[in-house]
Amino acid sequence: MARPTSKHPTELELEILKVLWQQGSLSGREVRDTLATRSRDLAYTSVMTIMGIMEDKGYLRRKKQGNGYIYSARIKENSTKKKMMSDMVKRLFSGSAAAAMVNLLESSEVSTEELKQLRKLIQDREGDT
Amino acid sequence: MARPTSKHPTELELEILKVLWQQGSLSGREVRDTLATRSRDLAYTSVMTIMGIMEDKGYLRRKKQGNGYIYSARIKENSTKKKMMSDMVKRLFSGSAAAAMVNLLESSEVSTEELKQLRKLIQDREGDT
DNA sequence: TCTCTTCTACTAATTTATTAGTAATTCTAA
DNA sequence: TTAGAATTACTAATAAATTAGTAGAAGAGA
Repeated sequence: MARPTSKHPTELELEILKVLWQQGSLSGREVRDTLATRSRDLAYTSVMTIMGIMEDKGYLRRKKQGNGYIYSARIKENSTKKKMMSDMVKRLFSGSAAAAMVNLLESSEVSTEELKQLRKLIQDREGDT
Repeated sequence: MARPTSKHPTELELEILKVLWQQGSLSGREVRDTLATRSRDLAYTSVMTIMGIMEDKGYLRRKKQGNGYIYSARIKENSTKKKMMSDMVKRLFSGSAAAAMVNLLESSEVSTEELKQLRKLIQDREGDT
């Protein structure tokens, strides 16, 4: 047992998922071409190799269409991101989401407008309980 | 160029860093024993292999002490965590820290007390600019 | 001093992640 | 219908990450 497979989508897997989350169902060729434009210019077969692995992992689903297949995400964008964030928070901040948020605030790439919205969100949540 | 080395400390590397951030300088044996208690029961040589790699990567420093060496972190806890968070935010939320914070809030593992502190923090920050 | 322990340095093995080529199959257009 | 294009399945290769064993050096105690 040398290396367990990653608990979450890997770097490239995430790139592919992002394409499919945005575009819905695409052929392998279309995924490759989209990736080529926005992030990585890989050979068609490289992308297909990863997509095959992703299907095995349950990240993707494929349906026969015409000659080939079309692919779509099998895992949800929001829940995937939540799981990834939650894992990060656990690993970096012993599970304290508040500590993570403080870290994000310190990095200060948050606009005044966003700060206002966040404050509102937090106030609503405070009122909740 | 099959796999580039990770931009950030890997899973196990982070575990080791966390030990050293907390305890300061430790021998390899002490690191191994601490890890064994809190997360992973690895062979001494396994831990040392990783620590050797970490030294190469510039994550650790070692000083001769008596027979062996003592190790300490060469990278700072806070800046490491910030880099890791920032990368995650870039990959998951196109760089929007606010979006990441909304995600964390939705996962709702934040206590009322923490919410209050966060609101304060945000208000201070709003006043800043 | 000689053995025993401990540590380091080196080697090894395995699996994932990443990248891509080749063969075979299946459409499509001339 | 037959050559060419595209698609899939399979094979391959490499580096990183993870786990650990062995040999050798060095110090500690009997």
